[in-house]
Amino acid sequence: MSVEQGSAPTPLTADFFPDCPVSAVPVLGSRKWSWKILRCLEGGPRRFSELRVPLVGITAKVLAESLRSMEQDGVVARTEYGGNPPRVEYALTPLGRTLLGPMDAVCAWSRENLGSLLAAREEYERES
Amino acid sequence: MSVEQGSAPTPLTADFFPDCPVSAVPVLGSRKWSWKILRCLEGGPRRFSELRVPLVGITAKVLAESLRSMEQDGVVARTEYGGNPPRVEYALTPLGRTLLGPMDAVCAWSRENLGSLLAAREEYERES
DNA sequence: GGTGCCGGTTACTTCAACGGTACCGGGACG
DNA sequence: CGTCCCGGTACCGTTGAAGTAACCGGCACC
Repeated sequence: MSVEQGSAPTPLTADFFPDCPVSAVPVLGSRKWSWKILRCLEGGPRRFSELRVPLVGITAKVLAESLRSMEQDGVVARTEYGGNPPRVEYALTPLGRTLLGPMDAVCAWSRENLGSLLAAREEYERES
Repeated sequence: MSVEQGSAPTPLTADFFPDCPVSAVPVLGSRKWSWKILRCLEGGPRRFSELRVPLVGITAKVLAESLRSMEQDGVVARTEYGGNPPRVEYALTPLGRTLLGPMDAVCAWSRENLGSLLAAREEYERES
């Protein structure tokens, strides 16, 4: 393994198996709307139709699916108050709240670097 | 922290349009392997076949696709050294390096809370 | 009796990512 | 000559998330 130019890079220390814990990240983040939903719940419980307002463009079906999957993952809690018209509230669980910090870090990065990212894409287009 | 029924939670301050900057997060993170690839490049440039070793289970096709898309986003740089057999190296760009910090935060979260997450899913199964 | 509201559901279509297998160019090496 | 190596590409099928549109139960109000 003759790496002629430059010093040898630090060796890889770990393998990344398909079910390594890091895989949970895309599982949580892959849904298009889940991070936005989390943000909407940051300030307190919200009703279904209340969530639809800031989430411009989401459909009832996708919102319901996303909430269901976040409930399944234990980051969101669904509470049904009886009555009519029906009333349902969604809130962050304690586990969900612990996700806000890490999410903030990534969101801040994306705000700061979205420009570079789009520029890189444009340049890539031009080259090809 | 209890939220009395009737008292308004803190108001939502922002709308989340389909093309809001936060949308860049899933764009980057949704690829199953991209975060792992970033980790593999952390220690220095790697060759294509070198990357396949720690990324247990990835196929050449998917690795090539992922690297191409990360190159397009400007977080990875591809360098072709001539010769034969061919030699190609992938490395993080400065932009890619800035992503390591935020990524660490999310990875740490997933390491610490993967258990809770899986437990929540199991309980959800039992309830339904 | 008709309409509206809330919180969804169902059926159908579209699309991107993933996975698997096969194959390739071209020099090096025997 | 044949074979290996590296870094891929082509083709195909599957899956899962997203989008569209229509519909629903049940009470409340007019």
